[in-house]
Amino acid sequence: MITIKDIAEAANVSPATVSRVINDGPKVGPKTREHVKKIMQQMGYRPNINARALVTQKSTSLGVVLAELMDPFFAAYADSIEKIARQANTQLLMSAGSTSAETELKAIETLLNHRVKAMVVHAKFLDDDTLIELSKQAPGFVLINRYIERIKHRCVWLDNYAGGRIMAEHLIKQGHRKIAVITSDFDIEDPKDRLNGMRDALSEHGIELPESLVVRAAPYQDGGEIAMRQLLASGADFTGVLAYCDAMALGAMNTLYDHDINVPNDVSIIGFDDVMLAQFCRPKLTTMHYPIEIMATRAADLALAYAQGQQPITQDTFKYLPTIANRNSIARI
Amino acid sequence: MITIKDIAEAANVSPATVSRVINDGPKVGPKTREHVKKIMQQMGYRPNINARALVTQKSTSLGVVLAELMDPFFAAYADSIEKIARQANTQLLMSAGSTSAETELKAIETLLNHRVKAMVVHAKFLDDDTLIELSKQAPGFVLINRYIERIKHRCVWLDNYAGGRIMAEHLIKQGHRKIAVITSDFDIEDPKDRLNGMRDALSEHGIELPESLVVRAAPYQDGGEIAMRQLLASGADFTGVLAYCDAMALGAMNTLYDHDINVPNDVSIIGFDDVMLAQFCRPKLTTMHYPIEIMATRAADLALAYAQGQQPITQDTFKYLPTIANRNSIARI
DNA sequence: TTGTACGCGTTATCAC
DNA sequence: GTGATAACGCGTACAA
Repeated sequence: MITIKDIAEAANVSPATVSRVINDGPKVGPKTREHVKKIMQQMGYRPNINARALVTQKSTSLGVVLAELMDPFFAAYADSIEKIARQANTQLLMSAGSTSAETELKAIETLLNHRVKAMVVHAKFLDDDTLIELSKQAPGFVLINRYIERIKHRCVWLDNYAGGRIMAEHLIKQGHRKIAVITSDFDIEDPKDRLNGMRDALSEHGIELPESLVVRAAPYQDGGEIAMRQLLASGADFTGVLAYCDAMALGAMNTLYDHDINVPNDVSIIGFDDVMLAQFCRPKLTTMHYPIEIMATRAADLALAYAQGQQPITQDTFKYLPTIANRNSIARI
Repeated sequence: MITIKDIAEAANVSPATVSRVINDGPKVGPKTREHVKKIMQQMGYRPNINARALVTQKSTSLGVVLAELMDPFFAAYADSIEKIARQANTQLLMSAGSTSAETELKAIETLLNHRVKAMVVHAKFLDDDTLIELSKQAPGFVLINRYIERIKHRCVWLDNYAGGRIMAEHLIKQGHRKIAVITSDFDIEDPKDRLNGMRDALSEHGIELPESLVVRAAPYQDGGEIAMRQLLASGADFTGVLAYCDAMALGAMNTLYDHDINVPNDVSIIGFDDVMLAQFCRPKLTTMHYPIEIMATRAADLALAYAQGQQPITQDTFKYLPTIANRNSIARI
């Protein structure tokens, strides 16, 4: 690989001058500038970003931590961040596969070792204290989909409790009173918060939610299938289903279809996330729209701003609310 | 940020010794080793990967170039590469947004500037010569979904011509003889190759494909909708449709649905790619399964191997064939 | 306007 | 076993 020194020799100038040319430095004669540029062109010079990062103590990469690139939710998340990164002329350094506290930690640490100043982190398993500690090590450390009071200026999050309330109220408003819940069995806060929101909304309308009507499974399509099978097998009586996420809702719909139970006429169902599939399945899935693109964009902007020395924004809280995407999986009764 | 020097001072040893400890170097006393380790722990030392890369002339990142993270096809591609990267303990350095020769070039150059030794590149707009030139600058440069004879040991690709043949033959075998084609209007090779394959298969069965039955549009869902609308408006007579990709097929199906034309009873349609949606739309889409996961995995493995000095593999060609995913969008007539 | 010299954090080659 | 010390490629004060 050809370096600044090689250029300097070939151009009969000092490395310093070459460096100035590269960085459009202030004081360098027009003809030397042209000359050096030509030589760089000829020799195919490429700046070494690592060396540059080392001396400038800056990074041109934006770190991203996420669980699974295939998941359409994370795809939307990553895509939004990438768009911001591109605008800011920074590269994406991705650490995927954060599916446990251990792997999450490793993902973040790798990014830190790369000395990225800005990073957007999706971490669900690490505890608050660890994350707070980690957040101190990069000025532009921003958490997405998580709220920690002590570093709230670094948290872009969705109000899951409110989301749970909203979806439950929506179903109730359509006349449903026999309502089952299909939720995630992951030991993280999101399902708990949403479930609490659902519970509160139901109870405010005088509707009970016995444990027999709450089924837990993995938050994927097959989990939804299993959960619905379990629900049907239990002989439970319900006309509406609140699903933890679209994937589970879709799985549940499959099972219902297999049992010749019509959606929405026999059973109504509402999902959460609003992934692309929700618009393509039949019937189209009514679901909670998760504004992940907006949130991810905000998070990336924030990370970049903080990395550049922007003061912590505390007056404002980066809380978002899901909204109802009204489609065809709920019937009025 | 705390450095190897700080540790050395605090531990009363030389930086060299600390370095040995970090890298599990050979000659260092057991108690010094423990001592240094403890201090590193205490002070929260983090190796600076940039500095390390600079001196070792190695990179711990795997470069990835792709067009669009949201696209489920690329999501599958990126996901597969990420899995390999994780196994190999390397980070993903992503350059998305390659939608023109210019942006493709920029994406690759950025990766090169980062001195990544291994990279998997999806580039459709850059010309052969440029890519060949670029490929020389990274030992582990691998192209995916593209075949260039002169660097075929770096090409993991799909035989689009054969794919076009196979899908056309499949439709013919189901009794169709009035066949329309909805293809992409992008000026890249894939649509041309597939169309050639279709044409040849059709002509071998004595079926003509007049230009009036070939409609071009953007290879997305709305492009498919537009194309089908155009086809219907033209009054063309056809019972089967060969679509360039699933997205277009889905769009076409939407238009057909709007016109009360039943799929597959009135019109049969076959897609290409086998994205996740193909299994969820109604009717489920019969399509060409693109083994992108396998191919991406192969490409990433190859990139890593070449980067580590593996000799070019030339006896073998990394050509893959799509297979038919038989579902419900084709009727026998 | 240009050149010299140092330092960024690390590894590696020598000596000791 | 351990410690100086020279790179790696680059930016930048400071001199000239």
